[in-house]
Amino acid sequence: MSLSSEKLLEEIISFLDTQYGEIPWWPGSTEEVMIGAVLTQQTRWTNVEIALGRMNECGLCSLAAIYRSAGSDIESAIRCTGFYRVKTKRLKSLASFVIDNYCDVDSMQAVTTSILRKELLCVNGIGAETADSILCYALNRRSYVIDAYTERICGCAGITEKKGLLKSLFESVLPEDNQAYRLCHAWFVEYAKEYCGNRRCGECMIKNLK
DNA sequence: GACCAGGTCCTTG
DNA sequence: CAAGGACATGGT
Repeated sequence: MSLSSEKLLEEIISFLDTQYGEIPWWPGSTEEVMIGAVLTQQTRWTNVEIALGRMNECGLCSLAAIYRSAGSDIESAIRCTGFYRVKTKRLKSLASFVIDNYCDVDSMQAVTTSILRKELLCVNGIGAETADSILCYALNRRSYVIDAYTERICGCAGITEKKGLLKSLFESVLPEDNQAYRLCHAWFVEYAKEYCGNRRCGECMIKNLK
């Protein structure tokens, strides 16, 4: 990671801060956020909210319930998020991981972020982004979430690091504060929704920095 | 009808 | 290791 990438990223973050400031992002209980992290894979958040609502109605919105439930019940509750069969398997893998290894989510707080991250990455269906979302938004850890938007916006703006290095770059530039991590990721997604539809995100961002 | 969405896994070259 | 396909529904 080059020095100029750090400077550029600092400028982008500062711009987004004044542009958006405090915005609400990913509310919900620890377990709801974990479930939502799987459901939102390649899926709009509005559809995830509907699915979470259905799971709540069916008493399925907890890891313990997912653990013991028949897969078919979960499938019908989350159908509107797409990929509902694989996502059901992934939710069950996640629930098994937590319950078999930790009994409950609170017990996970005894383990360091880097160990938890390695463990989560071994769970079927949990890749880097889902693991970091769970760490950052469900477990309040400092593990920055890099998604496709972030990579695209940074790339357009001249920060060409790939995902793994981008994560390190953000973590070296941001203050050591979980809230800052949460907000910053929220800004990037917000910005992407506003400008990336027409693939002009980089142009706009460069202009914004002048 | 085409294209994409807050990814991940598996298979190929 | 990069690239491409599968997974699937819903919105524009």
